[in-house]
Amino acid sequence: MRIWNMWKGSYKRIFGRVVKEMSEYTGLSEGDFGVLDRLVQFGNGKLRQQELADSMDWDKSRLSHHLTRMEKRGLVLRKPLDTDRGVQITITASGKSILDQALPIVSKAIRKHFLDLLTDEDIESITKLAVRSKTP
Amino acid sequence: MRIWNMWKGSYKRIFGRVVKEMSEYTGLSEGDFGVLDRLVQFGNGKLRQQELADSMDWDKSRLSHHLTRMEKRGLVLRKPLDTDRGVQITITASGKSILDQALPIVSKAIRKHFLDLLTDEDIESITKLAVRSKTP
DNA sequence: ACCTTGTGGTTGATACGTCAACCATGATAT
DNA sequence: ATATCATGGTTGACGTATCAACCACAAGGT
Repeated sequence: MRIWNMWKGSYKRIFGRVVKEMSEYTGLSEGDFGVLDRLVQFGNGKLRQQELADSMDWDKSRLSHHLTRMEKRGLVLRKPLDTDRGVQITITASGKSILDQALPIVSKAIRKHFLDLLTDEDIESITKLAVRSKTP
Repeated sequence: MRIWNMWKGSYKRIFGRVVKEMSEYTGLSEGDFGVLDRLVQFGNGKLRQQELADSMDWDKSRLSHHLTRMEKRGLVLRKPLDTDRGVQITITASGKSILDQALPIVSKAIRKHFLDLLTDEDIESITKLAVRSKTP
């Protein structure tokens, strides 16, 4: 239980610092960043909603709500496909420019608040736990 | 960045499993459990709101909102102190009984989904990271 | 033709988190 | 005495997360 609380505490502190740094400088939430980043990484700017949901490991409802807010802020566009009933999500120019701004900030923040605290053994430990935790 | 994502992923999976197991069986959220547990651990059933907030590392607003919901469900009671403008939070009988139900479930879930995945070196790593992450 | 099932998505309700504004009161400074 | 500040808390607004219900359409089985 002590281990559990330490683990939770570390995560919340570190994660909070990284997210806060990003959102202060760019106005993006973690979810916003995840969506935009995947759009360009995996789809060169556009993805169908289902693919996006899968890659984020979000359910369709969560993504739908989130996209509604992002669309309202002009970060993405929704447009129905005519081939089937899917929807294509496209990053807007403004979304792309904010993402480009965010990328270096995020990677610096991760380095500063996380990677710099880790020894090689810590990284080893994290890697292995990630594998073990994948199948319950 | 890969390390970061692995770390985030492990946390979310494991944490989600533990919380889900608790909430399915007891109807308590993580916040509910934290409040009730601290009330009995640190205050023998009652704490002033400020102490509770400090021990949870929550701001007063968050706690106030949460207590409103918990009070509505009959888990805690609020009563103003006459010595100063503080408020005393007391666990109710029903809150106590739900907590007693939850405790073994939580500790079993933590063991099953978390501790059992860890080697001694992992624990060492977690412990040290917790210390290093305390002061940014 | 009709019923079920699956896919892809939206919507509403409710819980949770965060921020800023507010309020009451006591302590301190001028 | 009056202004200022600190303490302890509440409130409202808004973003985020989850759940269940819904809708439209296509494909298969009867």
